[in-house]
Amino acid sequence: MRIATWNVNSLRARLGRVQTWLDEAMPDVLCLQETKLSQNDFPTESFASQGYESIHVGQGRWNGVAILSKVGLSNTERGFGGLEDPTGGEARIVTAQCGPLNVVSVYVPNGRELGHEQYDIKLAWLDQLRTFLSERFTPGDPLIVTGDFNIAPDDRDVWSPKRFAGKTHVSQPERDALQRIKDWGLTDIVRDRNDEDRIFTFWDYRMGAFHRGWGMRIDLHLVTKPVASATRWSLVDTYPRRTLGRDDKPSDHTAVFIDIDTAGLDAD
DNA sequence: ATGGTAGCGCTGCTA
Repeated sequence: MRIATWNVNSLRARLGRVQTWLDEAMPDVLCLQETKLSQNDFPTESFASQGYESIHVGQGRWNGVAILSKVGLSNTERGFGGLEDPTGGEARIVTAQCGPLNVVSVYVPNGRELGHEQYDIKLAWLDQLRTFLSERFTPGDPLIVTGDFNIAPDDRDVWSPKRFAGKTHVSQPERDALQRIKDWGLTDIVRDRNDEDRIFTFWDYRMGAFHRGWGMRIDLHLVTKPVASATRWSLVDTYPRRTLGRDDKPSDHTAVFIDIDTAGLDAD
C-alpha cells in the first residue's frame, strides 16, 4: 500500500498536475494540503473518476486539507472534533480510516515569526494535535499522521541552519512540540530510513531557491510502530520539480510517499 | 534569505 502527502498550494491551480501524478505514482492514499478551496468546490467527482473516494475540509482562500483513498474511506472526521481549536476553526486537519490504516492529514500553522501571535497559535495547535491523537488512538494502532508540519526536525533538514537562526521552522519550542508528538509513539519514517542531509520537500518560489538547493524538509510521515515495521520503501518525489519549468506551475512542495506491507495491519 | 514568486482576487494578505 502506497501513501503519499503533497502540499499542492492551490488545488484549483494544480488539479491537472495532481491528476497526472496520480496516474503515474499510483498512491493508494493521497493526503493533500493547501487546497485553497471552499468545502463545496472540492473536485470530488473528478477524483472519483480516477478511482478515489475523498474527504475534504476547506475554507476557501487559505488552508484546506484532504484525504483521497482507493482502499476505502470511513470514520471520517473534520477538524479537532470537540477539542478547542487554537486557530478558531481553520481547515488544517482531517482524519479517515483507509483500508487497514488510520490516516490524519495535517497542515500545521506557519507561525510567521518568533514571538508573533501566530507563533503561539502554532505551538498550541501542535499540542492540541497530540491531545487529539491520544484521545482517538493508541501507539499500537496502525496510524499515519502526515502532511506539512512547517517544522524542520533537525539542522540537516534546512539548507542553511546558520541563516535560519532565530527563525520559525527551526526554533527549539517548535522542535520540542514536534518531539512531544513523536514521544507519544510516532516515528519520522523518512528520516528513519534516510540518513543523508538535504532530502528536502519544500523550496521557496523566490530567488531560484530550488535550483540553488535552498530547501527544507518540512513534509513528514509520522507513523506508529506497526506502520514503521511494515514500511518497505520511501521516496521524496522531486521528479516533477526537476523536470518542470516555471511555466509548468509546479507546487513549491514535492510529494513524499512510503510503501507499506499491509499484511498484519488492522485499523479496528 | 527579509522578500526578487506564487495564489487568491482585486488590495493586500499569506507563505
